[in-house]
Amino acid sequence: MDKRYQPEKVEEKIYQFWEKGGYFTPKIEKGKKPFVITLPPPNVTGSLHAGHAMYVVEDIMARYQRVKGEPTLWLPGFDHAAIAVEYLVNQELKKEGKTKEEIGREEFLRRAHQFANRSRDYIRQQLKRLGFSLDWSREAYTMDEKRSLAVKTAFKKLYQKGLIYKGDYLVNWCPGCQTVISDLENIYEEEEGVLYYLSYGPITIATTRPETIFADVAVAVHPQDRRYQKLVGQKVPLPLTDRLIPVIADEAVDPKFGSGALKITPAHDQTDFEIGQRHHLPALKVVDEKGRLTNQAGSFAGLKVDEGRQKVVEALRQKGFLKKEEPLVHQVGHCERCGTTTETTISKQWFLKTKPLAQKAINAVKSGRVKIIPQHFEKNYFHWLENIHDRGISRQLWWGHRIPVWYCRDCAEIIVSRQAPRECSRCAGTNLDQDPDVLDTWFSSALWPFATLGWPHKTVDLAYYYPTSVLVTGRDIIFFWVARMIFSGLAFMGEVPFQKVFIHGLVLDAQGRKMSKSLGNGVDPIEVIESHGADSLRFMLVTGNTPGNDLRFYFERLEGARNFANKIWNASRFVIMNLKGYQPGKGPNPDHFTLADWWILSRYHTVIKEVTGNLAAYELGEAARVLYEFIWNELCDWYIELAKPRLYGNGLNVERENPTKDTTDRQTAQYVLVEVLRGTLEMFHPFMPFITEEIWQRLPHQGNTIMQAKWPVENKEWIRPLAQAQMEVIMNVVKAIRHIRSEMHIPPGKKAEAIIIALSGEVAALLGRWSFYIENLAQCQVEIFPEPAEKITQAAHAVTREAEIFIPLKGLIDLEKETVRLRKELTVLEKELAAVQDKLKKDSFLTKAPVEIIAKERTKETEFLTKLAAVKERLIILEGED
RNA sequence: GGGCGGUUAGCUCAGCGGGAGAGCACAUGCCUUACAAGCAUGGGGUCGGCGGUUCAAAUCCGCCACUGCCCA
Repeated sequence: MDKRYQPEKVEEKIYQFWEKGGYFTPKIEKGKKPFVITLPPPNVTGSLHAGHAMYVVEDIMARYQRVKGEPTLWLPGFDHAAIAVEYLVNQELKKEGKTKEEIGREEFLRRAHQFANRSRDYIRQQLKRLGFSLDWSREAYTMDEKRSLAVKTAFKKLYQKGLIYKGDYLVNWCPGCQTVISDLENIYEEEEGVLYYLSYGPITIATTRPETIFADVAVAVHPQDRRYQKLVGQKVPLPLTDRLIPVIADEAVDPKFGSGALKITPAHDQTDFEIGQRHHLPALKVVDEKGRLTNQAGSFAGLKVDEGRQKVVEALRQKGFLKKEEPLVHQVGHCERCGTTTETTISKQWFLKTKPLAQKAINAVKSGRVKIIPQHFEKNYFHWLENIHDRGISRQLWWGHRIPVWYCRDCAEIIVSRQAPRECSRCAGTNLDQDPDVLDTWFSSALWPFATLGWPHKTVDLAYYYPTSVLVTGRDIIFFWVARMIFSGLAFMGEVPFQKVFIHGLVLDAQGRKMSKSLGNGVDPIEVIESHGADSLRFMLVTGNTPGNDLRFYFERLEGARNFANKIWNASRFVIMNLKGYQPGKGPNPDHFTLADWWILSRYHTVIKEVTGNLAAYELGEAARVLYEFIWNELCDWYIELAKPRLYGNGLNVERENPTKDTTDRQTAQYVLVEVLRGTLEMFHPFMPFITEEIWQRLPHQGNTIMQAKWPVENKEWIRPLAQAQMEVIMNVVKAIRHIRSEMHIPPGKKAEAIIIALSGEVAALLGRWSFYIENLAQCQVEIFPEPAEKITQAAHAVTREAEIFIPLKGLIDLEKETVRLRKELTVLEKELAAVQDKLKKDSFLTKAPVEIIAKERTKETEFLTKLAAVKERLIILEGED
């Protein structure tokens, strides 16, 4: 075996082995409830960044359930990401000096498919490199035939239920992408703008958008605003035009902002739109699809918005309408994709009525049919659904699911159909035009949990695997996914799409910023895998992180994870190198177990209990941490060290009370090592699948793959509190001696002499029985006494809970230094003792606290008293020396 | 403006009612036949502030401060 773990040598080979073995594809077992996760499909926009690697949470859950014996399906897939891909393809075309209109819809779609396929190939590769146990035989794609059918079916059903309609509403328009975008794609950023005060006859209004005055239809003031009350109902002149517009009163106006009078432009502002509806005002459009002023702007028509604003302000200034200008920092919407300043504008679009759907989705969570983890995210969910408004579902794009609606040119009939109709269903005419727009991506994504299983067909998969078990997603995307999937699941399947929603935090860069393409701070997981291995990346992501909290991507932490992988590798290497003579079939004889054996087995079974409990509670990070500590701090630091003499020895069973010369001890140690290591690797496998498989294959094992090994089961009989307590006594003595050695600069190679005064006969017996542990781990010669035999002066001193230790160092002891050290210890002990005694003095504590707590405090008191007495005595002796 | 988090060692974060923890960084000593991607030892914290509940508060409650995110 290599001296270091080299992930690049094993990862690819192992993934292929798993794929070939078909281990990712579950078998349908009637009567067993399957565990199912559908991968929230990544966008086919190029590649995944490290944030997507949080999918590892799903892999851990899937691998865990699989070895627990549940039929487990983790279903992969991809999202076609309409607007994002369209934008990227347009960028490609731009480089070639072409536009999509020039090449036409068909060619454009060909290129988009090509782009999407390239992305899919790369992302699929990334997912595999991460070790994900996805069932590739069921790979889905929102644009494939099956999912397209699902989309058309869903549209038709909703249309027939009257939940889809076409209408004129305000939308966010991106003049760059030339399409409507959703609220979530419209990113508000602070910008420095100017607040212009303009006089509309007797009244002064304040606005940041003077170029839209041509679309003004009123001036609104607050009904309680005394300054303007007498003007309400009158008409005022609109600057630069010959129009008169009314002054109206509406509660929505903030009298404290600007002049307290608001110009009303219903076609270009949400508040204005609502005010306009309340007062039955018309909506005039002054900005067109390309972000230019319309004919409504008279002589300014055709100018871009920014330029138009300059010119209009100039004109207003010259004609004396401009009263005042103030700098103002305000929120301006930008397209998430291309960064263009978005326009709020009125537009004819398809909409989905969401209220009736939303109510059911709220109930599903309230009734507990869907459980959100961590629970506090429920509030977000409810808030969003309770304030939901009808969502636009059409997009002015070419890439995506084309709206399955045809218009008859002859009789104006609207035909909604899953296939292209041959003729009009009313007039039988054949002059049919399909709606040119496509559906927003969320429309297909919302169907994901059942469309991936074959819906609308009644497939075997759908019957067996739906509803799925868990949806795992980042907290930023909760509305995109959770709410829409839940109401779609209820609407089309009559059942919630998943029983649990597990929300994890985001992966941020080292400065705490979200990873994004525009910032260029994204990290490609493949780069990380190539430098540190997939297991390290996985481990880093899952530890140091609690459900729902964000996590910063630190290179140092990645190194720590890699070092840990190397630690596992080397511990295993040690075990494997010492397997000579191992007898697999033969169980151990517990009579031959040493204290260390009982101790590590006890700890091992405790760890099984803890890790299993953590995983059941979705505390993945905690489970990984427990395993980390067990492997490194117990198995490696103590047990392996203690096993060495037994393995290296020449066959002499040094640890028996009556040593004999045979290989029993060697075999017992081998048995325990293999048992504990293999079981620990099996528990660790969901977190670090590659390295655990590689080692497992080299250890004595049964079966083909660790992926199918049985999850270790806790056996209470192996949990031995006494062995653990005894081992602790010994470890404390070892640590105390090491401490002295280090403080006194005793060279590591030099054997020291340790005189140990046990504080009870029991302890004396224990230390005597296992003294070679101490001699071995602390490099010393041990002598044990039940009580001080003589005064030892030229010696360093330490005291543990159960024993006093002297290391004689003739002439090497700096008495003064030693005195100072002891005085310091004395102060600490006095403080601790005082705290405990204060508690024990209080009646309220003694009467109200639970008995175990009181007993614990009493034990502490005894311990501190003993130590204190020892230290004090030691000081007297030392000071008497001078 | 509304909602949700966070504030614990120099840094990144666990812990969330009963003796303040980890990793990294730092200091000292070690190439000890699994591992220098390592081993041993050590220094370092009024657990953001102020009140309250409790026998007991980093942990529960309230207010405040700072900070991040989401929605308007």
